[in-house]
Amino acid sequence: MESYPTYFSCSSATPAASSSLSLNMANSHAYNEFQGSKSNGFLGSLMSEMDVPVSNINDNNPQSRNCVGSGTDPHAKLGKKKGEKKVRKPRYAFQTRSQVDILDDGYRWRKYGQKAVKNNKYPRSYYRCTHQGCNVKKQVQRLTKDEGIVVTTYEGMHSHPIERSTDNFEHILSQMQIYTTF
DNA sequence: CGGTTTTGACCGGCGC
DNA sequence: GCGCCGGTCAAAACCG
Repeated sequence: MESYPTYFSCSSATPAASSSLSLNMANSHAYNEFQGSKSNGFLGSLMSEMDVPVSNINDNNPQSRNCVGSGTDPHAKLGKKKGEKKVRKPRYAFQTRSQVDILDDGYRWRKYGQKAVKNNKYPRSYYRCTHQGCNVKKQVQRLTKDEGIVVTTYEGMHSHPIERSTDNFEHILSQMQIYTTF
């Protein structure tokens, strides 16, 4: 019962999934594969690496989109907790070209914090899903190098239908570049 | 009035 | 052991 099996389709704005389009790209098994990867501050490395491809994004490669789910936890296998299974939380970074930091994906978010990043001039905003039982978190950050680029990092999966029409989101998807470290 | 945003402080983990 | 960094919480302010 891992909520909707609807994964993020990186096709061309899947019009058929508009009704059940969810940002649930969390792959429990995928996490295992990424565990052996470098884990030294996912966000930190992510931003750094992202900075490079950004230049490429400048160009228009609508078919160059890559939807990959990554689950890198710098300290997920501490083995200190007894039966805790909430330690694993894959994250997905989205690089979008938008003037606004707030990308309405159809869900309701409540900002719960804001922190400035060292490598970036703009602060990072932390959002949380207002749905009860839905612990989905979202981070939004604007690149200091390209103010037109907004990086949205989703964490967790929604267990709720979208209350807003995804049509808007699809539109954004058309011009959005999805990036992931893996 | 309720919900949400905002800002500062606090905490845990990691590195040195 | 201390310092740094990222992330989260909390109280107050603000908006509809």
